[in-house]
Amino acid sequence: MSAVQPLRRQTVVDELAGVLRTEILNGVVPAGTPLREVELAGAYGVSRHTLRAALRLLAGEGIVEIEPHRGARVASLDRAQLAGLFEVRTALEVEGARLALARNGGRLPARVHADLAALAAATRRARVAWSTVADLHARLHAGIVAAAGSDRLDAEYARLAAELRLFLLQLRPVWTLERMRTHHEELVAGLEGEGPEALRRHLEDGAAAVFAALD
Amino acid sequence: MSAVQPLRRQTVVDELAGVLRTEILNGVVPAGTPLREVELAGAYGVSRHTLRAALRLLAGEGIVEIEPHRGARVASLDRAQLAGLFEVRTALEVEGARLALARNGGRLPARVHADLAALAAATRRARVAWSTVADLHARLHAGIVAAAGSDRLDAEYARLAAELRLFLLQLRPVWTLERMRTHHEELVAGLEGEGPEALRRHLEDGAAAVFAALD
DNA sequence: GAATGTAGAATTGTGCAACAATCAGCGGAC
DNA sequence: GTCCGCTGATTGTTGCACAATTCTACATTC
Repeated sequence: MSAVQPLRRQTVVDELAGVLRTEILNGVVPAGTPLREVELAGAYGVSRHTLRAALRLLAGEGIVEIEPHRGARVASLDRAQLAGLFEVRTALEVEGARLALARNGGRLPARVHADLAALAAATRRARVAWSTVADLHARLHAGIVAAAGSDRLDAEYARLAAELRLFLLQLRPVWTLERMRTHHEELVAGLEGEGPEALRRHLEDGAAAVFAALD
Repeated sequence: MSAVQPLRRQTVVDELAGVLRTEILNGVVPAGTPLREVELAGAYGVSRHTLRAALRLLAGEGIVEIEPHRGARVASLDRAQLAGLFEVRTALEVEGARLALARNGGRLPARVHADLAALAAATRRARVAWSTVADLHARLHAGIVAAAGSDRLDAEYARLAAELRLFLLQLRPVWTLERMRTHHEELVAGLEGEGPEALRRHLEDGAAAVFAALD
């Protein structure tokens, strides 16, 4: 028998958490929105206990905040928290890139180049939804980390990326399409040319742009 | 008024999770032990829901594993998972050290030196419990990360450190006291002399020693 | 009028009991 | 020996109840 699927059953709590996560990460429920238990439990037709379990799950992922007796709300980050998030992201992504390059003889796998091409192509289209570009962008970065071949690193990075996405939802795009394209073409070239430090520079640029947009 | 305490109330779930966490991380409940709901709920005098919430919390921290309809058990890592854990740890800790050095003019703060001195002193004592050395060791590494001054980085690192500790509980010490001392004296000197790459080497040595002990 | 205090509503935290869904072990049929 | 179904144990989910806490609006005091 060939490699079977992980085959993990979906419990109601997981399913519910999945739906809520999707809504939150797509901006349907804006950051800071209070999540009332009876209201949501009724809306989704589940018991309050089940809903609470789902909220706790999402709180563990960082996209929901729970305060005792004050309820849950969609997480929102202040500037300092965002800075911390960027620091951890940099740590994971730079190390991921380092491992990826070390394990592939200084090159990045085909998937990363394909992702870059897809992103570049999108930025050249006359009319393209920003969300499409954002998704391709996120995919490129995740692909670089994935190239390290570490499931655990992937999982941690995905968690952070979700949190980051939640925050960036509130923000207007900070880069033009052209700048998005050139920056990432330089990134991939820089990674294969000079190594993982190119990624650090890239991320620092991005962070600076985001913080500048906050003022 | 000066900076007030965070003042966070303890809910029963948090309290319970704290007790369970302590027991697990101290090896009172060995890795792999099944955690039955009715049994534990009865033992701690809480409702099954409360216990389940606590278990979910610990599952989010990675020290408990939950499989649908099969229950919770104290987490246990196989070799591959341990390798992944080390990769993420290296990512966070090296980046933490990098930030710490960059933000302190290439030096490490007094606390780190004090932690090193405490660890060195312990390793010179005639009779010392290994757990004492292990705690001082963990404190030194956490202190290096903390020197970066990033709460978020600290939190993520603490989470990983707990998981790692859970695993290492099953292992006999891989280093002699003397090697523990010299390795960490070299580490601190190396960090201030050549920079964060010294930490990467240090961690790679440690990982190699752990994996060697597994065979 | 602003600060303070207070009653009631709204919301969350926890418990109890029940039942459905699933799993684990065991003995019988072939 | 392997497969099958049975049965008890365990988890998943629900509903209701009530305590604890927070929130809101209003009244009181200075």
